[in-house]
Amino acid sequence: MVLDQERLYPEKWLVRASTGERIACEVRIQIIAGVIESGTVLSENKLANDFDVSRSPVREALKLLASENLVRLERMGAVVHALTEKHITEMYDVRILIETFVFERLVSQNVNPLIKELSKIVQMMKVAIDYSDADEFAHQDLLFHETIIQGIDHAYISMIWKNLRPIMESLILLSMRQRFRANVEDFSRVIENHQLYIDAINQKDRQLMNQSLHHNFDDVQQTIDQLWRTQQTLNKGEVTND
Amino acid sequence: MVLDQERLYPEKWLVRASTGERIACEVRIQIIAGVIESGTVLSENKLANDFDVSRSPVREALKLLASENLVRLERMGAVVHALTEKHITEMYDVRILIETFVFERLVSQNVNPLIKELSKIVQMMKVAIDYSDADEFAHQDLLFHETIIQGIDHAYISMIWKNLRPIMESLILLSMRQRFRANVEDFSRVIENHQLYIDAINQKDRQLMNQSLHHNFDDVQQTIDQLWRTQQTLNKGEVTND
DNA sequence: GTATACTAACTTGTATACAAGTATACTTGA
DNA sequence: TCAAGTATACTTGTATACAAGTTAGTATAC
Repeated sequence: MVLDQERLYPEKWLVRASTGERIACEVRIQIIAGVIESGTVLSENKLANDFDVSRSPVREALKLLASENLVRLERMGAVVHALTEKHITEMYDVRILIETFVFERLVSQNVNPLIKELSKIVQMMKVAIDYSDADEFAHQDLLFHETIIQGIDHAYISMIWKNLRPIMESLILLSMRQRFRANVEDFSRVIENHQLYIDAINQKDRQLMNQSLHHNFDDVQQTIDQLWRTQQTLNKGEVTND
Repeated sequence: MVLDQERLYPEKWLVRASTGERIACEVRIQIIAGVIESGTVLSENKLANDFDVSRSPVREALKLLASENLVRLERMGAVVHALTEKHITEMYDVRILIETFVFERLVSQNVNPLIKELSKIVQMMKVAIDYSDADEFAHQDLLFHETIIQGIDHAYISMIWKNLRPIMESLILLSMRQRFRANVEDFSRVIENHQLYIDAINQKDRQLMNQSLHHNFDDVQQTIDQLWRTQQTLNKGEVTND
């Protein structure tokens, strides 16, 4: 069931997006938030109706979501595959894998411009905290890791990130929104950890990098767990199956 | 320019494919083979005409190719980005990355069923050599690595493979065809190397794994280089730009 | 009551139509 | 000859139409 009266994805992130991308973003975040339950069968016509568009952009959206493993395109509709904790762990496997790879490459190049860019982003994150802007914080957080990855010029590492990015985005977005409501105080820890990243890259210190990578992972993993529980509690009251 | 009178992609691999996938496969291999030159602008209408279909499946195909970084979708057409040697090196970076990851996981599980499956595939490869079936050999080669990767149950490692697979397929296919024409004798080395893979997994020997991984890489890299030179020489005589 | 066959309402895949925007080439003016 | 403006022929994005196939439900025959 698509709750189109209550959009979860920030409108302002969609300024340059096509109709298909908009739909993909909204359906994606609703799947990840658990609003659309696992096992739900989405049909092109139904989605087209819900979003008041034709099947063409819906089709595009479903293809996108399928490439992200969020739905499986079958003969009669797209079956929703919600993220499990196993999936999230696996996503972070990949993130650690590629960020470690990127770090190894960064070690043998001039990282000064990158460090400067990353510092800027951390400052932005601080401002986002000050103004309690969860969405902006999530955006900067994502941008931070993206900037590191783009720090080396590597087409296929970029490709992996490009595929991971949308899900990460929704995940971080939802998690940050909840965190801003629940426990704002531990954002200092997030900032600290990002600073640790920067230090690791700047000092080209493998151990420090590993440490901050896993730190970050544990941190997010914990939040995700919380998100999961909250979401599931919420949904029990909210979701009325067709 | 699309030479549709001379299809490079094996028809029999397309039995279950949609029109869009067919077009993607054919255009992909023509880009990788250098038949469609880098910088060429492909328009949906033109491709639809060439393949005698409507724009819908062509659109689907172009989206696919864009996700593989083979074309870049711009306002006025899809610009072809041929593979450079750098790209191919980077692809093998990723392959080594994920296959190493997979190996580490395999170490802590029962690999007997996998070993059996891999042995079967190597036998198939031998038969393919005996009957000089380059396409079948390429297919089995690809299947070999795919089987290893599917040996661990990991959604996002699978995702990476799914994204890499089409390009690898074309690359290996072209390279094997040429190799069958030029130097059939060194296929025994390829077989040997695959046997080495199996041994490494079976004995859970990290060093052996690393060795065979890089062996395989060097081997293919070398072939690719040859392919490149041949293809470029060929194209100089063949390609007549509109 | 049960099983089988048929109908009707869905599904996707592909083709076509239409709208909005862009680049190029030609025409017209000086 | 050169410049500027307009017209035309492209491009993509979205909507709609049509065809082929699947599923489910109902009605009918036994």
